[in-house]
Amino acid sequence: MNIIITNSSGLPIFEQIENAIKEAIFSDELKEGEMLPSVRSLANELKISFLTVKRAYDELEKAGFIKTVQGKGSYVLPKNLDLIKEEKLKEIQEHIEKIYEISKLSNISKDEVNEMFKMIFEEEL
Amino acid sequence: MNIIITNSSGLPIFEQIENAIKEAIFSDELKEGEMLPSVRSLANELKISFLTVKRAYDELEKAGFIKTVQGKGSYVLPKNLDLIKEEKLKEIQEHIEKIYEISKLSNISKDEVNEMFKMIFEEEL
DNA sequence: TCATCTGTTATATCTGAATTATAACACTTT
DNA sequence: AAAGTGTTATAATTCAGATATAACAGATGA
Repeated sequence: MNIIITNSSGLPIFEQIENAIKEAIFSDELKEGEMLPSVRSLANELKISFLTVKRAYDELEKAGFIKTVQGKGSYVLPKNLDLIKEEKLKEIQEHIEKIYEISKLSNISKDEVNEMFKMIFEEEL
Repeated sequence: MNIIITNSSGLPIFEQIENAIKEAIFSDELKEGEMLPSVRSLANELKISFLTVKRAYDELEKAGFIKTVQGKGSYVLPKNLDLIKEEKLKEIQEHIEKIYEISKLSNISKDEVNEMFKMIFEEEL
C-alpha cells in the first residue's frame, strides 16, 4: 500500500485513505480479488487508529469498491466500469461547480470560461 | 444586504457572508465607498453572533476588499478588477486542467464534459 | 457633555466532526 | 487453542466554528 497521509491536505485521514485506495483500484495497482491490508496492520503502518482505517474501509464498501468479511478481511470487488465512470463524472462535476462559483463571484462570463475550456481540450489534437 | 445563510452548504457561516459580500462587490450591488451594515446589525438580521460577522469582515479586509475603521464601520474599497480577475482566471484554468486529466484517463469524451458544463452554467437562467 | 451609535478584546462555553485509546466480543484459519 | 481477522461500545481528546457576555474604545450628533 502506497498511502501518504498529509495534515495539510484539508481532507480528513479516512478520506485520504479512501482516495488512495480508489486510485489504486482505478490504476489496476490493486486488482480484483486482491486483499487489502488488515485494518490493524494499515493502522500500525500509518501510525493511526484502526478505527480510522475501518471507517475508510466502511465507506469504500458502501460505495461498492471493496467487500469486507468478518474474520477474513477486505478484498477488491470486480471493477464496475459504470461505477467508476460515475465517480469520475462526479469529480468533474465538482470541478465545474467550483468554476461556476468562481466565475459568478468574479464576474467572469460563461463565454470566457468556454474559451479556456476549448483551448485546453483542443490541445490533444 | 441580501445574504442567505444555509446550514446545508457545507461552508461555515463566516465564509458564506464573505462570499455574498464579494459577489455584491463584483456585481456593483455594493459600490466603492459604500458602508457595509454594522457587525451588530447584520448579526441581528441574520440571527447570528456579531463575532461571526466580524470574522467575515476581518477576512474581507485582509483580502483587500473592504476597510474597517473603529467607531465608524466598514466600507467598500476601490475594486482592483484586473488583478483579481487574473487570479480567478488562473484558478479556473487549474480546474479545467484537472478536468482534462480526469476525462483523458477515464475515457470520458469532451462532449460529455461540455454537456455537464452547459447543464451547470445554464442553471442560472 | 452625554447618549448612542460604531468596532475591539477577552473569557468562557458549546457543538459537531474527526480521531484516538481501550476493552470486549465474534469469526476464520491453522 | 492460538493468532490472525473484523466488530462493537464507551469514553476521551482535539479542533474549528460559533456563541454569549462583558468591558473597553473611537465617532458622532443632539
